[in-house]
Amino acid sequence: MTDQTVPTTAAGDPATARGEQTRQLILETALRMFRERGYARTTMRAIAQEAGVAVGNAYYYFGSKEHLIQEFYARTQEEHRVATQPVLARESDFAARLAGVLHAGIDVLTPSHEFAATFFKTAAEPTSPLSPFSAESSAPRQASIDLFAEVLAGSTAKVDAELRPQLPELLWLSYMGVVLFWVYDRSPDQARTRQLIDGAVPLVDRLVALSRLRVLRPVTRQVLDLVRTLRH
Amino acid sequence: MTDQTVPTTAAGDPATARGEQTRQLILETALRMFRERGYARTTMRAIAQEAGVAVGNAYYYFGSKEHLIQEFYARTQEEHRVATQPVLARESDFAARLAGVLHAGIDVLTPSHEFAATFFKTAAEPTSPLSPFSAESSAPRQASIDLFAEVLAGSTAKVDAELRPQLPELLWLSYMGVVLFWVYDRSPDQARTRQLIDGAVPLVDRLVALSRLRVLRPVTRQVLDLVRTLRH
DNA sequence: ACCCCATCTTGAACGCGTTCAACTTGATGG
DNA sequence: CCATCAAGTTGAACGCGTTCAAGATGGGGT
Repeated sequence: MTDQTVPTTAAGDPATARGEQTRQLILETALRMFRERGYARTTMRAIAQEAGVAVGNAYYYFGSKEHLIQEFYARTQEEHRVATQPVLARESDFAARLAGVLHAGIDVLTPSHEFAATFFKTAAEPTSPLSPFSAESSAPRQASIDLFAEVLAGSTAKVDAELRPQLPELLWLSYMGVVLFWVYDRSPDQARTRQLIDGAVPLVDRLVALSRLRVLRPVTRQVLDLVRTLRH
Repeated sequence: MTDQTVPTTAAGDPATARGEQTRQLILETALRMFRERGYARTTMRAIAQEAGVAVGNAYYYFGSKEHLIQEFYARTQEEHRVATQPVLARESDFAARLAGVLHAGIDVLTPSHEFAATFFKTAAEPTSPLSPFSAESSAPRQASIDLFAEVLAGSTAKVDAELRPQLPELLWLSYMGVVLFWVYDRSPDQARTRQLIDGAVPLVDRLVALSRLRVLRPVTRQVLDLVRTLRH
């Protein structure tokens, strides 16, 4: 049951000191080529050649071509977190903070729009370790949810007491919705996604405020019950 | 000579009389094998062999392996429509009609749960003709939206006049959400998806009713404006 | 100095989806 | 009866992601 025999570093990847340079080289090359030519048109052979290693060597560090995307996911999340620090430090209004974080997310993703589409396709496979809901993705996902917890915590918004603990995850889900929309967004510079954010944020802001309203308490309750039921 | 009056059937594909039998044979074989062994483990070579044709012949009728899924999509939609007729004939209550249609959709999909997961992955590619939002899918999509128009039309629900024309598409979108949830649902018999439907339907029912409320008119308006803005 | 052995690296080989030039079939009309 | 030709069919070949047996590397124990 407890298999403690393997001396490799914690995460599971063979990332000891010796090969770390090679690993980074391959990863850097791959992500650059993905951004430049797109995912499908970047072959593993081409990555290996450009990085100056053998094909098999890439597979020593990354279980599959998809696993290279996993790294993209983690990096993007970290970039997103950094990018939101100014606006989170400056604003205290809930709507402004939320809009800032959502826009920052799209800002970070924009250079990889074409590539990210394929990334999303791969992530859509439920059995894939790349799914945003999978166990393997739990670290970046939790980091992302924490970001929305910070949006709420640092704001002056008055939120229904029952709703408050659930809200960060709901906001993260709506962020996933925005990203999904963005992936499909074929408008120039994905302007439509910006419209979505600017339109949806005041709406969410209003709904959150309304959640404390007498008439809507039953609805709020119903929503929260449903969320709680569905999350084991 | 003979009085056979069946020149062509479908539109778009090379489906004249002569090859139609072969086409059907390949399609039937493929869908059966997808259901039995899963999509990834069913190779084009295996489909061809089992159907007793050459690999290239399958590509004469279907542009790619993915195009075979397109057919699955269309068939499932038709099955869904048929399956909803009893409940739509019987019920006049909006919530009951909506629940009936959603459950029927999952009923139809259930035998293909494992396969449908991969199907969804493929459909998630925005550039793919298989995307539920793509032009190629517009026929089945419209048929599906029409189903939700019928849910509304045949019901006694009182709906805000501005909301009413937009509602079928919004209901279809929520159905897409249910299917997405179902694809990811790993609970036995996808029981959790059933809970989602049973929880969400009364909620939607309530929200639709509330949309006519004085306090909520601005919110309703805001939602509809957003929807209209985003749909070119 | 020697070897040990985990770590790292290699590239040929496999099965896959897909392509395509060549071939077969059968209805048409001269 | 044959020639024509679009429709239908073939299977070898291509490039891809991936695998794996074999080899290279180099720090540490003797």
